[in-house]
Amino acid sequence: MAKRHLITTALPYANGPLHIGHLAGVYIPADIYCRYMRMMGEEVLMIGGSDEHGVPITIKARNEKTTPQAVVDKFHNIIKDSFEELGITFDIYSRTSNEIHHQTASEFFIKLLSEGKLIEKTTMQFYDEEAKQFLADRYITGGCPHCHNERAYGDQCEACGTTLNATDLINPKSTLSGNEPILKETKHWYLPLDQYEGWLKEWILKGHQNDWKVNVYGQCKSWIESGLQPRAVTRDLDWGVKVPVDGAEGKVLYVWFDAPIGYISATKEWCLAHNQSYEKWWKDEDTRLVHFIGKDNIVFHCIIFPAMLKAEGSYILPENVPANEFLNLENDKISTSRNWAVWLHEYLRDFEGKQDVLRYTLTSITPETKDADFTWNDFQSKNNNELLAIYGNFVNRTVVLTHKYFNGVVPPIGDFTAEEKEILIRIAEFPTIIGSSIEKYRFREALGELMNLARLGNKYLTDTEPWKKIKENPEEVKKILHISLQICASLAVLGEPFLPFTSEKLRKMLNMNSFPWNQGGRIDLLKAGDLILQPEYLFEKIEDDVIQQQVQKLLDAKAANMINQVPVEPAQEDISYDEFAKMDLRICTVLEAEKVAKTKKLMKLKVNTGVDTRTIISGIAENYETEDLIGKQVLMLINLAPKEIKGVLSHGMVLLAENVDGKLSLIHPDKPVKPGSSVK
RNA sequence: GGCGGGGUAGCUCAGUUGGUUAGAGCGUCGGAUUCAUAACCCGGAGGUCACGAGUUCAACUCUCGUUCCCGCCA
Repeated sequence: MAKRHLITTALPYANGPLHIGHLAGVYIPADIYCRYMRMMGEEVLMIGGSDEHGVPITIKARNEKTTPQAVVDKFHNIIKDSFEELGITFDIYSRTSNEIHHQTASEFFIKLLSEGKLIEKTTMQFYDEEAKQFLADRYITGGCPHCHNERAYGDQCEACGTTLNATDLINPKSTLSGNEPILKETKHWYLPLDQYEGWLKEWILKGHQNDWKVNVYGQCKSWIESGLQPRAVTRDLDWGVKVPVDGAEGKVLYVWFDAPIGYISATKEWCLAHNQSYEKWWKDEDTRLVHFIGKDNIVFHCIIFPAMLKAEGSYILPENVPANEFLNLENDKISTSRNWAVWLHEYLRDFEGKQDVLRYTLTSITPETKDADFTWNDFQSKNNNELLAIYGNFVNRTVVLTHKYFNGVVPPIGDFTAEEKEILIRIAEFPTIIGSSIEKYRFREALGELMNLARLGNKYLTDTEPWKKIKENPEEVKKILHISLQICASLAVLGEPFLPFTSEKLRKMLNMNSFPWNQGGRIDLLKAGDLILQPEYLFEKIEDDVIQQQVQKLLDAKAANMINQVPVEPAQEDISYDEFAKMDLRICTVLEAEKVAKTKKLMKLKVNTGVDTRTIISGIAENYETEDLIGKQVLMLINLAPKEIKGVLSHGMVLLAENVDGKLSLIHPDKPVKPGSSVK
């Protein structure tokens, strides 16, 4: 094995909080891997951080009338705190808006530039003359040339899904000023990826054919073989790492260029705090670099970033990039903008102290080879039928029996029978079995093996039946519980990477120390005569109503989305002021209200219009109760011709806003006015 | 549209270089048991391995076509 392991995790984009998809694909696997490596006594550095540059953050800031820095500050903190609470053991969780990152990225760029590793190109880009800036594709809207949707973006039409060039749009408009942008020359620097083709073929296609995952290898192969193009490393934007060159005002490093350098800057930051040299981690062949990422990031981490590192010349390259597929939620793609997600910070609030339940569930469905699906029912059943029923129950029955028969003292061990020796041998194999799965990045399998250890324990207890033997053969019961307790101790050791909170609880209950990985599976983790604490449940049952609440939350999100998607009715033809003035709009006070018998919708109201008191019929009974109405000021059209409805002469009409879901809302003046006040 | 990955029991997933009755966990059904949060333990049922064709003595596994899902790129 290498001397040390540098483990990086994809930098979450700081335009939203973390959700279970991020966790299942990247952070939980990486955390298991790093915790395991540390327990193996390896030197490990786990790197994380927020990716805070790029156009979407500037758009979000603009939409929310705040600054990009405020946006990233908010999400960086949410993300960082929720990672910590979930027990993701980053050695450092940094951010790309840090000074040290700007400096590192600038130096990287300058080195490439000064060594002639970048090429300059001048192209035509859209420019907003009023806002005095070049426009990112997302800042341009116009007609889609394919489906003629009027509101396509410069990079994509969301109506038909086609990817576009901003120059394809019909009647392009800047979203900044609303004006038509002009085409203007701009100069940028490019990384000539085509020059690295031969090297990439050698390094990946020949060198990593057998040790990289098929999805990763296949993706790289298709990229390399289809021919690589120079790629712009800078762009016109005012948010990001400034291009450190004279005459490059208003230009920053492209976010894909600066973000992976974030791994390096974060390492530097950690090294400064720990008095180490970062070269040891990034420039020494004895370091293994592994990138944990999702499948959308494969080419960046396997081709582009390595090409950058190669161009720079002094860095090591990733040994492996175990990219995972994606996680769906209740059969639907997770989406930040559609609010279709289980947000980590909300989970931690709704399920306090249940970090390991989420860690367990997500590990058991890690999307290693294909997209996986998270459902709340599954979550409940994994907690109730696996964690609790198998793991928790085994520990509980062992600890309960130890207290019942031996007052909580670890009983002495006697001579082993042949069967017992066999069991002990099997237990001793678990560190290797689980460990080799982890080393192969097969986390589901590894977790399954951990549960097999608990299953073995349950079976052992059931087979040996200490509760029957306690009367006639207490000596044997001592031995049985001794072995069962040692299995519990092994569970605490070997469960640590997966279920760190549970392991800690269990260690306390068993009154035991932490042990390195390879000591798990030993039969002397607890000493005869040691006292263990009272049994405590490691997991508690999750009831249906709790799950139902979470499901309802998602259904609500879906309903809210539907409403947002319904298009607003187009505007009607213009009318003259005279036509408008014919409508006598007034604020009136409701004096009395009663439901009209034999109807669902109708309500009979007596209102003070200022000019008179009159009766009207209104179709609001499904939305308002009589007591909601009495005494309220409402907007009315009082010169609508009278009409008889259900035998009542209704003169006038209460005006209501109708939501797309059909719900009606009364319109009130925002401060009280005299009844009969006109509305113009 | 091009490329990559994937479509295997009700659910979540394994299936190594093609080889006898296609596996696991959960669920379900039956049994046994009571130390345990009705949990544990034993056993059964359940799959034309997306669809169609081909290569082969033999295909979930190889080839071609179709279809659906995801990603990357245009």
